[in-house]
Amino acid sequence: MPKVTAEHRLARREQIVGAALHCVAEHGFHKATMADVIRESGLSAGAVYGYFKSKDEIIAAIADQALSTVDELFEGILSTDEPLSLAAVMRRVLEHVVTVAERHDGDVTRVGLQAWAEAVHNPAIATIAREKYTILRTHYATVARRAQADGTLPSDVDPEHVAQVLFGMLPGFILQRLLLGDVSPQTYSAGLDALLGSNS
Amino acid sequence: MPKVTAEHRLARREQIVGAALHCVAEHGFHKATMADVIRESGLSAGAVYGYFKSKDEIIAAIADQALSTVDELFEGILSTDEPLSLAAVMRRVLEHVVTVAERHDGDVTRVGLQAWAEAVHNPAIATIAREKYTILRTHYATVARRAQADGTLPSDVDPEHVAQVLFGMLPGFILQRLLLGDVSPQTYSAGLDALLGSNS
Amino acid sequence: MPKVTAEHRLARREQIVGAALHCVAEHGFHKATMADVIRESGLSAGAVYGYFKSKDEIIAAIADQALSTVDELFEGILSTDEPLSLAAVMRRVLEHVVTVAERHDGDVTRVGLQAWAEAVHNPAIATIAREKYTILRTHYATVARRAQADGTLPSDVDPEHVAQVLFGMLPGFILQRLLLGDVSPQTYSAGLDALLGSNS
Amino acid sequence: MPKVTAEHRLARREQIVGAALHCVAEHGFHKATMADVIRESGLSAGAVYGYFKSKDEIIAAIADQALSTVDELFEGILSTDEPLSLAAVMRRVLEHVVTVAERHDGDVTRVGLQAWAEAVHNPAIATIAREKYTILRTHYATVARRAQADGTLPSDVDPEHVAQVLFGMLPGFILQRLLLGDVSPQTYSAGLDALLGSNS
DNA sequence: GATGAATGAGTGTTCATTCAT
DNA sequence: GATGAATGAACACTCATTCAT
Repeated sequence: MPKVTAEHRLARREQIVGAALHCVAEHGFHKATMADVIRESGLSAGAVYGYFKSKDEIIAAIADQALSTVDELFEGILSTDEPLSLAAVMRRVLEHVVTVAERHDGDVTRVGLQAWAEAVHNPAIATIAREKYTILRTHYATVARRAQADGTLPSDVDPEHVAQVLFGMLPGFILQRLLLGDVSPQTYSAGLDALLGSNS
Repeated sequence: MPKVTAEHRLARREQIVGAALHCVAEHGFHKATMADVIRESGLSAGAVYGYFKSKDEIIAAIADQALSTVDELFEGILSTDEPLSLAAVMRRVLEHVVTVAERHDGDVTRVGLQAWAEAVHNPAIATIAREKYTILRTHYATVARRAQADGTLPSDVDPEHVAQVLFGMLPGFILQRLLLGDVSPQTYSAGLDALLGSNS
Repeated sequence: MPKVTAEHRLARREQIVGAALHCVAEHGFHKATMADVIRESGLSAGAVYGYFKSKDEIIAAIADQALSTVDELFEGILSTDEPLSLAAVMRRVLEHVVTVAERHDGDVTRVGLQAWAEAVHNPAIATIAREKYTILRTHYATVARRAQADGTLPSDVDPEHVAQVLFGMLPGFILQRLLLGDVSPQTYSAGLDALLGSNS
Repeated sequence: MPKVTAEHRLARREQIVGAALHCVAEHGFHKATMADVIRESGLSAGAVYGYFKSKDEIIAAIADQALSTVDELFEGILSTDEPLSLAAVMRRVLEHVVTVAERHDGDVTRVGLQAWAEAVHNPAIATIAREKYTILRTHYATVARRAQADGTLPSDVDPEHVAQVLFGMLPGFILQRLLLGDVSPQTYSAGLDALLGSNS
């Protein structure tokens, strides 16, 4: 299996993961059947199983992708030397989440919810979630440290704890967007700005 | 067959929901089988189906219970006339979440995650989630309005938007507690205090 | 699951094993599908799996039964105190084999062949075969020892070695009966008598 | 495309049969997959199917080879004019069986067992088995006839019946060797000698 | 001729639900 | 009412075989 095949394999895997993501976004991990994924992928059962050993392996690939979505954004955000206001970072993240969620090939945030639920009792997914979210939260800690350096955040607080809260606002945004449908980067940012400017 | 039977019915239903909650907390909605629930409940299959029409109905009952957990707390919190600091409310909520999660008959926060995931593609659960979380967020809005009255929160912001953020911190706390295991009411509150006291 | 059920369970298991034996005698272990066995048994898939955990477990039950068939006969043969001629024992065994093979609910000797083949690479069946055939061969050793006591067999030979040969004639009889179809207890006994009476 | 190709074809076929024999000896006819055989043979799927029309055809080739193993020996045995003691013939056969079984490219006796089981419900294999074993048993009949001529075997018995028994001892030896592991040409011959010298 | 990726019918097994006792 | 044995549609997955390159 030489040169051409390596790309081909990857393309096929993406094709399958894409189809699976679409199915899972719509029906969830457990009600999305392999028959669905196979049909959606346009391949045959045998072909799909040639690229993934099991449904669990496909689920892991989807979860990995869904939980990585926000992470990539931070490479752009953190690469500047200018001061980063916490509110600005949060806003960019929220807008990115919405953009990504509205793609036509399946709402990754819906898949993210599936991954959270699955991680609770599926060790393989738990590991992926732990890895991805540890990295993501580290980015928030970096943002917090910069804010402390800029003097916009008290320096007597552990930046990791601030990162917990900043990161912690994300799931709630995603959840409200999917379940209640009445949050947007604008409303959420407005609320956040008020809190950051409060003097409690 | 009046009162006694009605009580009996309710007791049986609670017995079943309790067993199901335990199973679901451990294995998730879909890997928790009816056989598991039946065994755990100590009843027979026929008996269980006498109290619930289907697994979906049991799932709905569990989801209802799991998503109501925090709500009850607010009746106590809001019943005072004294000023309510946002930080204090948040802290009490987080501590309540941890207390409730550590009960011996199954971690309801784990079930909550299941409910989030299920709500995405199960209309019955979506309705329950919408109802419960609308109420819960209303409590946060009340808190925000009080803070505006107290002058600890800018009054030119829509309290609903603040409620979105305050409520929105909860899922992230629960998620980090379950997946990463390194958050606590103390660390989260410390991070939140720093943000509330920031001057971004 | 009280008193009635124990018998019932056993009856059902026999019903399933009977059906499976019939299917396996006709198509072999691997081409006999569970669908075949289920249809033949008159039960549903779920019912069959309530009594046996897997196809392998059913195969083990069949193999056990098929490999035990000759064994039972020896209890009758050995219970007498009269002298047992080797030829007479062999003849009774062969006749028993034929009788058993011609039962209408499936030729157990065909299943026996399946079990031999399976034992080679299936440890569970290997264990069963080892156990059953160790017992069976022990009976032949007993017969040999009696023949030595009677003076019809040289006493300077290890009766276990004689048992190897006596037992060893059985598979060849079964095989020729099934594959070539031209052996019978009469012809085989005639050949054996000649050998026993030879002076090589 | 004359001679060279013909040789080539034969060599390739042997290569495939060798690989298949190895796989089947280890896993049996049905659990040895074509993928196994293809990998083991070092050829491609397409190539293998260029030399054999189907798995069944490969199985037939293996069965043919496995069931022929003992047969070849007799050409040597019968080519002498000297008296042939039955015991001596048997011993040479048993020793040959052991030698052949211990070859490093797969125990043919294990494959023989598979062939027996398969012959029961696979007409193609049944035909092969019938042919091979008819020939083999004929050799035993020849031996029996010679023993009658030598006066070491009663002449009033049908030599075919003696052949049934002599041939019939072989499967039992193979079976005990594979399943119980405690027989050898020595022990088996010792037992046989005792029986031949008995006066039942 | 050779390749090996693709095929898809068929397999063993599970599990929410029912209903005769 | 209560029981739990029975149901059977649905599921994830395999593997002998083909055929475009």
